[in-house]
Amino acid sequence: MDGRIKEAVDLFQEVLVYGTERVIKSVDHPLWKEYSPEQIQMLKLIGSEKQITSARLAVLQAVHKSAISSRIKKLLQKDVIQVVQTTDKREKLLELTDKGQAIIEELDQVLADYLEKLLSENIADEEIEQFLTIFRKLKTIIKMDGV
Amino acid sequence: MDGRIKEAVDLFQEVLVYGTERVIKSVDHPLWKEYSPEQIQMLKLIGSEKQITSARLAVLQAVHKSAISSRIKKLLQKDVIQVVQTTDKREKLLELTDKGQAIIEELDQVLADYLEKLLSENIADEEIEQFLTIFRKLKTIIKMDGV
DNA sequence: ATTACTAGTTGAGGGGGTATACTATTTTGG
DNA sequence: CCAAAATAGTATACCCCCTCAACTAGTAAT
Repeated sequence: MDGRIKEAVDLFQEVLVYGTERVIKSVDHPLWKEYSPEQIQMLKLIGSEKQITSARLAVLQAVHKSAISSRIKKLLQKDVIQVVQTTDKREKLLELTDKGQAIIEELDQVLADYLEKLLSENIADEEIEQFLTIFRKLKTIIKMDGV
Repeated sequence: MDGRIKEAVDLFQEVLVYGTERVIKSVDHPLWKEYSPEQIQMLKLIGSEKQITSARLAVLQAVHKSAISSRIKKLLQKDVIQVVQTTDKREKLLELTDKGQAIIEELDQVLADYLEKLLSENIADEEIEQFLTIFRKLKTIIKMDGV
């Protein structure tokens, strides 16, 4: 544990724990106000799996099933997802509606534009590669691969 | 906007937006359950400024003053901060109690131990320097310097 | 069939946030 | 000098997030 680890710890706290939220806040777009980050993540998960159960969403988002339940209710009211019944009548498969599909595409574009501006204004071309290397590494460390 | 920006955007979302929360969750220590990240940040801010007003905390944490007000109430109940009256009777200066001071020291140690383990197990010595470079950069980009 | 398990919902309680309205105090300025 | 304006912080209503425990309904297993 040298001084560099200490600095890394401090940076981790400042940048990851407290900084991320600010970046999210400063993305100025109506959809970012209408949908919470958790709702957006859920939409993206449903989109990537096409059809998914509540139980699997709880695993993927790493929260209690009741948190998922209320989130689903809100997204159903917004008409961005819909339910498909299976033979097992306990179970409900969720999928995106056309509106939901359109919304995640727009959200992706908005974030991409924002980050592109942020990165291109502040990071030199040579640094982008380093940025990617570190973030790929972080992704594996955080063990988000399965998500 | 080449493919690298696209990858950066995806990584940003996965690692920063959704990944950080998991790391925080996986720090297994009673204090991390007893105090929310926002409460911890507030304690650290009070600690670093010695004495601070509610209004300044609202600026530093970038939230509405009423959010600060309720947070202060909770921290007062936990006896980790105390109020000092100034000549301006509208204003209340906040400072850490001994208990509060002890708690941020313990929290720092806990997070340091956790991250040290995480980083040393997953990042080679040569990569640490890269990690630091990128994170210093991110810190300035996120404009957290004043905090 | 009867019991045991599983999927998902509900409600209480506590964390986060905003905006508005309000109290109390200080400043300002005619 | 005193009334009006500005300021610090609180309270309330309403929203999101979360957990845990109790519950319904449907399926599986003995």
